[in-house]
Amino acid sequence: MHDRLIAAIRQKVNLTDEEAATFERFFIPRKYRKRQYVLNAGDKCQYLMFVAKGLLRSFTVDDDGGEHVMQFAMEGAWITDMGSFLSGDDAIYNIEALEDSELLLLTRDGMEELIETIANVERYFRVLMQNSIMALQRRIRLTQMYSAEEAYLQIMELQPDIFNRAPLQHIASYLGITPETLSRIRKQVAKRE
Amino acid sequence: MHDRLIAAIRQKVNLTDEEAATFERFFIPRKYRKRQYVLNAGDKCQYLMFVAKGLLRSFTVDDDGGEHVMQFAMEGAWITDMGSFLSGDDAIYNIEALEDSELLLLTRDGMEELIETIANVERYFRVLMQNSIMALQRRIRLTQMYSAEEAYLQIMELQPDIFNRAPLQHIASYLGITPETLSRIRKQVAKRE
DNA sequence: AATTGTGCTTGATTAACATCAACTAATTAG
DNA sequence: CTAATTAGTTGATGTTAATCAAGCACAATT
Repeated sequence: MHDRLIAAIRQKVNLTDEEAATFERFFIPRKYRKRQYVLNAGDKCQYLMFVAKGLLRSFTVDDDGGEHVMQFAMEGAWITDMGSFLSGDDAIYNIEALEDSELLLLTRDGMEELIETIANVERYFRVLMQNSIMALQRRIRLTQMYSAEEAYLQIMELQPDIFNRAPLQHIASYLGITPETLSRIRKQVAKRE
Repeated sequence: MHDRLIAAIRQKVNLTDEEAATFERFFIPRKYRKRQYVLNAGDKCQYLMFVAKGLLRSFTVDDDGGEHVMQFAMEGAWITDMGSFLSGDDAIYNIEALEDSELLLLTRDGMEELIETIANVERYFRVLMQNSIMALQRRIRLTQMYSAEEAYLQIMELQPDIFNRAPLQHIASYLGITPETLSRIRKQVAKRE
């Protein structure tokens, strides 16, 4: 279960076998069933989480009960409520397993200690953050520049691995449109083969 | 001109006076006139830039010539095309001075060397990236959850310092709406005092 | 001070998307 | 295996924001 984690780290920075072994020890493996909540908004988010297996979503709930998906995370991705994890604020996001999932949890203290202990870890996390920024900017441009249909076609082309697994209602929420609109878009697209 | 930079760093991590002096030396001061382009899309973005004075915007231009603002950066903020700066890709963003501005430029090599030289610098940049991620997520929620009018009211309330200085056309672009729509929204809001 | 442009506004019309309601298909629980 | 939920679709209608076109106001340029 930790193999995927070590592989992901080594894609970005070097780790000796000894360091890799140390690294692993900081992570708590945990399994979640489909539909199980990993984090409830209002709680403190105690972990930075690596997805070893499965698919999750993070989302907010507005005053009218409407859900708004911020992120999908599948194998190899990280997920957390960053504000809560880093600053100890109440979480604003819920995190739910959309499939049976296996996570590796890192606590704040664990992260600090890891950074102190292994030279390349801080670098790894900085690179991770940078990539995350570019992905978020890409997402902003998606809805800022394109119509709902164009945005849908783009995500399906660029990240089919995630969006072919996610339920349509959550994809609609991610795009900021209603399930009805997404359904009509898909019909249009299908009609044009 | 460097004082503001050192103050910004020391808000997040500790620096000895000696380190601060070393730190400063890595930055190239440069002035830009209002309307001057700091970066053209298609070029390589050579610098991570700290705004000592002034106001800038980064934006993309689509196939129809439409502009889409990604970021405003005022005093104390950083701005760059991250993909281009870090990976050496062609820049996708243009960066333009909206006021006469003073910037402090850090090259990629400079950044690497700084990180090697001063212990807390990597940590500073990691924290900076984390805050940037939270800001980008906040922005995604803004347009995902709220109508154009609600989004406008929110940014004016939460970041009046920036949005009272930026031209309305660019605020509209930032929100993903047309200048006409923003004009009508402002009229509505004004009518209700 | 006159001129040219640019930024912002206003009105009329159109297009995109939301909402509400009813229905069908697919999952899940008993 | 069947009933009960939940997810997705479809249609009719309403709302929001985009587009097109014209005008005004302010700034920059001469």
